[in-house]
Amino acid sequence: MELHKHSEMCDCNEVHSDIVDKVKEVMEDTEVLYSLSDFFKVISDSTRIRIMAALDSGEMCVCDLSALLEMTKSAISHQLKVLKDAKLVKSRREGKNVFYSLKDDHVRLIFEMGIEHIKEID
Amino acid sequence: MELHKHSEMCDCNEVHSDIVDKVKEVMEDTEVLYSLSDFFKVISDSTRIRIMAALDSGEMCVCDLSALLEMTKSAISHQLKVLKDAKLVKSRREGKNVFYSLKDDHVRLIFEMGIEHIKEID
DNA sequence: CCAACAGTTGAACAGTTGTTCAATCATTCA
DNA sequence: TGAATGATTGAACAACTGTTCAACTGTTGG
Repeated sequence: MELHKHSEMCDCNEVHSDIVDKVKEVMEDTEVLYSLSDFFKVISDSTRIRIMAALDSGEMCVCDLSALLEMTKSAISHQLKVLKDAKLVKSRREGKNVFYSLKDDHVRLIFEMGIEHIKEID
Repeated sequence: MELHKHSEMCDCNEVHSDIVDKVKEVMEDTEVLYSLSDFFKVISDSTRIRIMAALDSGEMCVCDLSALLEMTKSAISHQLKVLKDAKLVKSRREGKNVFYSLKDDHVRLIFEMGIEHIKEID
């Protein structure tokens, strides 16, 4: 996943060091924020988000997703792997087909909140 | 923002066309999903997410954010512009300083859900 | 006015990411 | 067994993205 490196340079004069110190204490831990950005990165790709929206109706095999989203099986499969590594989907083989489905309802809520958000801003 | 293009190729044989057709009807509109992925893309960068986490405590100027996150004012300013374009933060000038603050509480909820999610998965 | 400081901007560069292509694995069935 | 189909994988390429750098604007105070 991402490297999360940045130079430690700062070309400023700390105008309000009292505020900075206070925020430093209260602010969510950096590592948690890195994990959070990694998580959002997974669901911020349009192909992956469309896969998840499709699987919201129920399990589907790679071939079906390929037909539905009009993309190659390879492209779909690559993204399914990303989603699986992030534990957002699970798979089940049935003969030649591999059926994928959403792993938890938690993400459904985040989706709904996201949609609600983009529909509210002007 | 993103281009959201993809070839319309599909190298499969539509194994379950009944399912595909049904999902096609029920599934969230593609344009909405594109907007959603664009929104998640904005909050999926670690710098931007740390800026938002900082502003969660209250308004801060570019210089303070620069000191807090140990990054150049330029880098911070670039990301603040992205956040402002996405209507996630607003700004207010006071003398030489420009103070930024979160624009709505909606995003706070999405954050909390995200954190809850990453803390739940194994 | 001009020096100093806060912030912004655009170009350039490096790092990352998604799709394609070709090769491969897995399973079924004739 | 071997042909056919579903799915996966790795390398390569193009597109995108974040930081840096340098130049710039805006504001204050001497």
